[in-house]
This record gives sequence, structure tokens and C-alpha cells, in this order.
Amino acid sequence: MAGSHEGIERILRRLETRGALDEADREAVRDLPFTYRTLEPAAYMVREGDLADTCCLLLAGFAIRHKVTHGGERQIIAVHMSGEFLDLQNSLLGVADHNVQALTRCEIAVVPVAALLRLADRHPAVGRAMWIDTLVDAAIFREWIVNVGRRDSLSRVSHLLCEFALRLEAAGLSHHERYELPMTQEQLADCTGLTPVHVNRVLKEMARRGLIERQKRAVTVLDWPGLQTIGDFNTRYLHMEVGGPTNRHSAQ
Amino acid sequence: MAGSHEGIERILRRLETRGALDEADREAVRDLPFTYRTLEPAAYMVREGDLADTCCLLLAGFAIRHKVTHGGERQIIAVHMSGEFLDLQNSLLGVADHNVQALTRCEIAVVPVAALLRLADRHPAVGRAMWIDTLVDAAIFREWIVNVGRRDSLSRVSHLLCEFALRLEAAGLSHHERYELPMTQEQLADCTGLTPVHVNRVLKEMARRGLIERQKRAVTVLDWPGLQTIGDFNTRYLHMEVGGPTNRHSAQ
DNA sequence: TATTCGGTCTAACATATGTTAGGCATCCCG
DNA sequence: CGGGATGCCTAACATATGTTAGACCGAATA
Repeated sequence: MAGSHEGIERILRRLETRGALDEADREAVRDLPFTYRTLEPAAYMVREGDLADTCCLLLAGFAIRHKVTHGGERQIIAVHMSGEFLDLQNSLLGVADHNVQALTRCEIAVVPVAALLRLADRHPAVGRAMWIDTLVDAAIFREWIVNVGRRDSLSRVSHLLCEFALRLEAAGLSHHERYELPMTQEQLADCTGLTPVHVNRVLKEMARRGLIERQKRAVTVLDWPGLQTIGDFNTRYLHMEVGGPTNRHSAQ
Repeated sequence: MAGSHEGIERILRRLETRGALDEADREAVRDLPFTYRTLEPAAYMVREGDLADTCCLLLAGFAIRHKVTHGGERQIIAVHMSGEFLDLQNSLLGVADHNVQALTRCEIAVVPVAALLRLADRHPAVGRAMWIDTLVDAAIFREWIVNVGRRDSLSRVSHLLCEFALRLEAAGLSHHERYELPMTQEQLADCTGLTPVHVNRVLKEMARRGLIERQKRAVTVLDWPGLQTIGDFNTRYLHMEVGGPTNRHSAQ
């Protein structure tokens, strides 16, 4: 299962971004009892209310987290790409408080939470890297609260496109000036708390201003500084520094 | 320093809510090199951009997290009450990506992050409890994205009041049907992504409908089921079950 | 007692975004 | 090759919420 194996190495690379690991740590991660699966678009990894005793790692593809209000409106809370832990958020808390769903076809590796916790106990460096990874997720959640709470529609969509560009680039999946955006306008609306109709207006306006160009689902950023300015975008919240703060602390 | 000592016991009780600790774990927490401080309202614990190498625990009082957009608008991201870790979110990530500020007069205990990390390495149960605590913070962030992104103003404010009521009650600080809300209408607006003027309209409407009554900063909930319904409020995301999922997992 | 000052509250008016509805492509599948 | 989907796009219209401005009130302070 060569493809899956590559996926695990990608996860490892990501973890090492969050904190230094030694060879024993890496081996322990590789030895986790993974089960590999492929999911079709729109398939659910986790549903709100599930007792989540397994954790998914996303090896390839895109996935979203979302919640649905009583009135049936959906809010997307995060978008995930290959190499990311899909479900430390839900599974350590017991009952899932939100849904995780495949956006595109996805390859995932599933691990029992109990095995992950044992790993964290025996290899504190791995535990800490996973912890920090969930803290970066949380930092992105915070920025999304600001995006949706205090920015106007043009700014919101621009911000989202900037975030996407940089995260894709950091994951080595594309260049920030041109990338595939695997989302419909309705999904963009659900990320930004807008309606699909308004997202359409905003995208048109962004093209009119020469910020971006679109060909189907591909986005070309024509004016990166302009997009950042309008999106009120600052990379700090993505915490992308390589090496990570863990190293800094232990060096002190 | 009796007051501070009580504060630490409150933190410990909270941690034990997130995962079982043994006596050695508890002692290790008590032995952390704390520094105690009192802060006046509006004082900053952490500012965005700071290199955060210490972590604050809130022993008494209320504090908020917030970010400010380029245009100068503020969005409050979380409200914290006594017994909570104020800064695991920022300090493990190195450079702070948001501000933490005292809402009322606060008593805090400050610990070097390095000491916390050492504690987590040597006492995995404590590390796990702290991790889970940050995951609950993240769950609340997610719900706030939904609140601000997909609910109308009446629903947003009602939701916030429900959350506050239950968290205060869970912390043993008051009863969910009557509590002190230490926030101005402007601050409520910054929590909900609304304007102070509109928050005022909403509060008036809530009183008119017989949902709540206000005396200065005190809130009396007259119709708890009604408030929950209008606020589209479900406690699941607060993850308040005592004992916590950690126990469940290790029991398996 | 006078005077700030921060907070609450209201009114009149402005506008960003939502709603509803439908046309138009494209793609897939029978 | 025809018929359904699905997603994109637009227009006309509706409305929730924002903006500006100021009165009022109680608590602190001089």
C-alpha cells in the first residue's frame, strides 16, 4: 500500500513542523495501527453526535468541518488539506460536536484514539507536536471568528483566498499565485457567512478590480499585495515558522 | 498567600474535570513556580505580537481574548472566568496572535511555559488534561464562528447569554437563572459582531418577549427554555461532562 | 455641589447583504 | 443524443443591521 505509506510520511513531516522528533518518535508514529480508506466526495468522516473513538488523518484530498443551525443553515468552520489531522479536535473530546466531511475524493488513515493517547504518553515529543497542531487549528478558528464577525464581504472572501493560497503553498501542494480551489460558490458562502448570490457578486468585483482571475475552479492571484490588503490578511495566525516554538523553548 | 492558593486549587479542580490526576500529578501542579499578580480592569495580560514565554492562569475575575482588524474594529473571541487557563493558546505557539485583556479586576498566576512543558513531559496525565482543556476552548471558538456567521442578532445574543449562564454555573460562580454579566453593551457587540446600538435593540426586544430581565449588569433569565430555543443553544459544544472522555478511553 | 465620564438608550436615516426567481452553461448518464 | 443534475450568474426587490447624533443617568471625583 505504497500510496498510504507516502501519506504517513506527509503527516510525519507536518508533525515535525510542530516540534522536533527523534527516530524513535518517528518509528512509533509509523507503527500506529492504521486502517486505510478512500472516501467519495460528500462522504462523512464524522457526524455531530457520534461517539468518536477513532481519529482520521487526511492523506490526500480536501475535507471540511461544519455545523448546521437549527434553521438548517450551514457554517463551514475549517477546510483541511492533505497531511492534516482531521480529528484530534473531535475524538479526544468524546462526543463529536461538529461534522467532518469530504470535499473531494479523500484518502484517509484511521487510528483508534486509545492508540494515539498511548503514543502521546510514551513519546511526549509526539504528544506535544499533536497538541501544538491542534493549537494551530484553534488559531485559525479565532481568525475565522474575526473574519466573519468584523469584515465586510469583499474583505472576507479575500482573506479566505489568501489563507488558502498560503496553506496550500506551505503544504507543498501548489503556488500561492495560482491554485485549484475545490469549492463551489455555495461552499465559499458557507465559509464566510454570506449567501452564494453575494459571493458571486464579490468574486466578480474582485476580478473587476484586477485582484484575481478565475478559470473554472482555478484561482490566479494577479495582485497579491492588493489581495492581502483588502483581505486584512497577516500570516501570523497561521504559525507557519518551521521548527516551531517547541525548539525555542527547549533551547532556553 | 492564601487567596492565591485557593486559586490554584480551583485550577486543579478544573484540570481534574478534563482528566483524572493522581496525587503525584496534583503535587507537581502545586509545585509549579507561580508568580502572583493582580491586574486592574483593561490591563493587558498578553498583546498580539508578544513573544509569549509565560502562561497566565486566571484565579479570579473575568478576562477576554480579542483581535483588532486593520480598520480598528474589535472582535472578542472568548470570555474567560476564574479557574481557566488564560494562555495555553498563545504561549505554546511562540508569538501571540491575539490580545488577552482583563475585563474586571483579575488575580492571576503566571508560570514560565518551559515549566509547563516540563510538567507535561513528566506527568502525561497533566499534559493530556491541559491539552483537552485547550480543545474545549477550540470547541467554543467553533461555536462562535457559527454564532457570528449564521445566526441573526436576536439569536446571537441569546446564545451568548446561554453560554455564559452555563459556564458560570459549571464553575460554581452563580446560578444559570441569574448572574452578573461583567460586560458593557459595547463588549457584547464585540462578542457577537454587532454594533452597540443594535445590541441595545436586541436586549430590549428580549425583555419585551419576557426572556430576560436586567438590573444594571445582572441578568435574570425568565424563560430558560425560550432563551435556549431562540439562541439555538445546545450544550454539547461545552463538553461539560464530569470525568471527561479521557477516563472513558483508558477504561476501554 | 458641580463636573466629568462611561454607559445606556432612542430616533431618523443609510446601506450592505439577503431573498426570490429564473436563465444559461456544462457535465454526466441513460 | 436527450434529459437531469449541478453550478454559475444576474436582476429586482426586501430587510436586517449599521451610522450618526444626541439626550439621559448614575457614579466617581474635584
